[in-house]
Amino acid sequence: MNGRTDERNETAAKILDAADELLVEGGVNGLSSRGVATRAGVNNALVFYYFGSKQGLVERVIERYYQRHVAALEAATGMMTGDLRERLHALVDAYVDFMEAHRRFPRLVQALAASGSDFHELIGRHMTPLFRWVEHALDGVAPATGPLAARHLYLTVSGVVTSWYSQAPLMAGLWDRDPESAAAADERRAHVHWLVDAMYDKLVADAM
Amino acid sequence: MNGRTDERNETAAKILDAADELLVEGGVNGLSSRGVATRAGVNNALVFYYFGSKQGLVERVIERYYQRHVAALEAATGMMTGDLRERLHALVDAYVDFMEAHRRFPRLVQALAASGSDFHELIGRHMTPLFRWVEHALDGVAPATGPLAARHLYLTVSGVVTSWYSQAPLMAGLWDRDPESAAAADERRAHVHWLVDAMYDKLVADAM
DNA sequence: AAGTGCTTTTAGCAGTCGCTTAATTTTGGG
DNA sequence: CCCAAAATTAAGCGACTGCTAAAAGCACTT
Repeated sequence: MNGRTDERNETAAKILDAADELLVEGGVNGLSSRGVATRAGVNNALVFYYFGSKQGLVERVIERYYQRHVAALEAATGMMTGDLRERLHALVDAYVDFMEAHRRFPRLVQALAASGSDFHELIGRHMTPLFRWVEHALDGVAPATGPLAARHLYLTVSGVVTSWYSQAPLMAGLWDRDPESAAAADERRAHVHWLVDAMYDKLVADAM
Repeated sequence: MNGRTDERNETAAKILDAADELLVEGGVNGLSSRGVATRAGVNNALVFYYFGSKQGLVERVIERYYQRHVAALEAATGMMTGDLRERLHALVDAYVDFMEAHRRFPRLVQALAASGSDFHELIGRHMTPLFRWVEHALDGVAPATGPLAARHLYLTVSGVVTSWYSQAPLMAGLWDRDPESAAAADERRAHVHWLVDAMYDKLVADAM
């Protein structure tokens, strides 16, 4: 764990990339240090030299994704104009854009969340600021508690977006087009926008 | 693989139960035949005697869940009355009831869907009839294609329900109550009903 | 030329993995 | 009681696991 662990070190970056690719194929328990080293074209011991343990390696993969995630959302929210509805749609677009650009990320988070609790606290810690941002944006529209609270709306929209990347491939047989195609992704994006409108409309209607 | 593999055999059932419990803790690759045998209080070799391989064991766990799932939904849909909106809410209740009674099931499916493709075809095969049922129920309300098609509505609602069981525990820190409590589950159920109303209202409004 | 601090490699320990084989025990019908 | 079938057991094979210690390779300064 002496080397520079970030992406500026070429070897560490190659290991991180390899682990990232392999994680989605077998989860944490399916990931082996030798498998990572082989795919990275690097000696097995270097995995532990740079990341200390398998656990540490996986944590760095997760943290790297969340760093990019937060940076992408901050860049997008800085340019948002219009009323709340328009800003929510812009936020959804930024969110979907990131997932489209990092398709393994939602699958990784879901796999880690759905089993094994070793990384729950880490993921929860990184999700918190994103959730707080949405909670603040919905202040005044969504009630503070109950089934319409921001936490439910947040979980619903993020769940709808992220579950697409794991569930859609299952439907390959009964979908008329490839669910992994760009056209299918665009259609799904339109669905999410439609869903946000439906929720927003009902939120406003309920408040009256 | 000579013994009677179904639940009528006490030993096989004990093995299935143990595998079911352990699967959610470490996914398929975290599951070991010895771990299963130990938890079931049974000899390691019996796992292979009854299920042939680890893969076969996991498949039986999945199939057992889907058998119960289909049976529960069929029992519920047989008693559904009222207009479409009421029947959809009854379907959601039956769906949530099943997940509440089998909290490991949605997490297992999500973990399997999010990584490793060894079980994608099996899960997809079992999801198909459930999807077809919803598609048929929404015939005339949802268009056949595009972002409002039944397949999107189905994925959205099922994704919202199932993702709760994996994502909610992550929010334990910033939730004011235990997300695994019955009260939190009730609140989430109310949210899903509200969401279905929002979608239904907008579907009808868009059609006019 | 010797020394320094990082990076990489080699080799291996001790444990677990899926799975099999063969022997043993248990079971139930004739 | 006997015997065949079914169920269970102990033992182990070969491969793989996370991880480590020690040595070697390397660019660099003195």
